[in-house]
Amino acid sequence: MHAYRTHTCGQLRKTDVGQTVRLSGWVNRRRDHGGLIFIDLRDHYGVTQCVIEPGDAAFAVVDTARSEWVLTFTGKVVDRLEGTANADLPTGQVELRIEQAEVQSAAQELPLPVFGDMDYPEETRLAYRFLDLRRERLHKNIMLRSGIIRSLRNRMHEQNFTEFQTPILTASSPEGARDFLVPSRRYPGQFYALPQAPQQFKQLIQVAGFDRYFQIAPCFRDEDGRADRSPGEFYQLDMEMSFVTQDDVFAAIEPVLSGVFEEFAGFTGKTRTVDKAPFRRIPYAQAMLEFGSDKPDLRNPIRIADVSTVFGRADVEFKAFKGKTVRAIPAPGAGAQARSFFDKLNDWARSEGAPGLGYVILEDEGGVLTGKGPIAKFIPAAALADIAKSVNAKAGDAVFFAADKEDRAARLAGLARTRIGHELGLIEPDAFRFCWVVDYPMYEWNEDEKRIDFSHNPFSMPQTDRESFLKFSGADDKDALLALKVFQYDVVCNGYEMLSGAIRNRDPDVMLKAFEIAGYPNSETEARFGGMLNAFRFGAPPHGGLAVGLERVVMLLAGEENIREVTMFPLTQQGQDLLMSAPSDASAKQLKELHLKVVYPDKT
RNA sequence: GGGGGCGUAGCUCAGUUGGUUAGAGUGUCGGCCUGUCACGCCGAAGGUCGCGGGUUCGAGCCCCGUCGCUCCCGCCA
Repeated sequence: MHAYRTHTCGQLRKTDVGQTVRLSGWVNRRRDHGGLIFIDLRDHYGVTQCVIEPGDAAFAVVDTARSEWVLTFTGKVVDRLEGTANADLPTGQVELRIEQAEVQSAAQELPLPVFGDMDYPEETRLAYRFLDLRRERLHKNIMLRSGIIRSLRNRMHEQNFTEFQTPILTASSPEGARDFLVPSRRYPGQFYALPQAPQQFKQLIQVAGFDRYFQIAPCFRDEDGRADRSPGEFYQLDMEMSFVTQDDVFAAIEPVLSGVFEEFAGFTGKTRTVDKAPFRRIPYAQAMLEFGSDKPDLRNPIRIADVSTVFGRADVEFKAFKGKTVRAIPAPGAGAQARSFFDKLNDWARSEGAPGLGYVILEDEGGVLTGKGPIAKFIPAAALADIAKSVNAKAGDAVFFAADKEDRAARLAGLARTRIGHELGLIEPDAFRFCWVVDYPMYEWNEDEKRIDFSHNPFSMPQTDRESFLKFSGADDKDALLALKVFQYDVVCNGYEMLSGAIRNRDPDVMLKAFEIAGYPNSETEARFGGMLNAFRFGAPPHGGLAVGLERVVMLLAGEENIREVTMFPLTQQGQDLLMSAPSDASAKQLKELHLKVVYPDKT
């Protein structure tokens, strides 16, 4: 007989009755009846009830066992007594009569109970992550993550993509985040950078003629965390392909994404619907107008409309909105809400730094639409009708207003849309709604520094021909440049950015020009991205690709709202590993080898 | 870097207007219990109220500072 087990703890069934078997696992739960003891033994595969009576040889050993001890039991599989079967347990028809028991490892009193599904403080969970990972929910999430990765790989292979590894020790890459640096021992004062993404490498792979590349790629960015964004490191499904248009890239990834979502949609036990390919496409400008965000949550039925012209009219005398961009957010059925509903939203808007959130409640008075609320008296009937029409509102609804400079009004309207949608219970449940956001602007105006900046990835292809692009002059063509769009695209699911990509700019002259417009002299562009620029001078195929945020996919499918719940060993929000104690001091010897001296910040 | 929330027994939490000896559940330890599956019953031990300072006759509670975790803003195309 095997030293530790003949079966797993999730395996035994009625057909095994009569066999002598051996199981190993952790004590999930111990129930001591004095006369007999039940031990629920748990391993990766499941739980099996084991039982022993005082006269039995191994009783003394089993009697000492406590939660989370690791034990090996040998004994006979028996049918459960009439009426004592457990229908909730796959192994619940049988139990193990313990004949021999061996303690493999005892456990101290637990800082974090494994049994049960209570919430525990993040600090405890991370410091004892090995215990937290034993718990059912996290254990399942991590297995889901592995299954998703396997599925993504298979689906990419099915479409003739090939997986390649790219370097971890490399040079600073073109993404805009802060780099993690690794000091060089052999080159004093010089540093490697960990890749923010394999961006340049995957483009070089295309130039090298490998065509359809993908990788489950680790990425490193020294930026602060959020609930949906781990600090420091994360994984992407990174892909790139040659001789493709934007439509080709879309067609390649849509079945992968919808396929993997469909495959795992049942994970939470609920039936969740998944949008089929092709996904809806929304131009960036439309997204900012109707959703107030470039991450539209399509489960929310509310659509924002611009009503600036209505408030600009002479017959509308509400001075606070004059000369501003005014966005209207309909709140279907909100007329029935108590005053506190409106006050709470107004307080919330103030906490977001807005002066407030104006609103009117629409009512029907003898077939005529009238407005109620603090600012209703400033809006004559004709204007009210126009506003109601623009957001498809009717009597019984309310309409909120966000008024500010255009970008701020759009943002506030977007946040209000999300909040109102949730408060009114309008969010479609149990659905994954996908869309492409396309036609991003190439540049944006940096008001602080009074100059033109790249708005997203500087390596995307502008949506104009080479000749007209090369003719642009930064200062004189400001308006034209800010209106210029690029072949850059995101997929958004339920308000989360799932992936981001672009058709790449592979023309060295256009690239130098693009950087020049953003204020980088050619010498600097050559110095920073010379490797890739140079490659483009030796026969570069048209190419494009994208990268899917792996943790976001797992998070959505797991039904979790925090990325730590789908990460095996996450850092705290402050970027520390409480289990391994990272970061930590380097020894004097290490620093000397690396030619480094630490200068601590002044304490004031 | 900034703003909000939290920090009380091993763990999860309660703790009134600032007032006597800081409580409960769970776990641990001891006793009882032969059919439980969150087993049950009885008892015991277990506290730097995150840390430091202050106000007060008196602070878990109020004030100041600080540390940790977290959510958000900045940042992350």
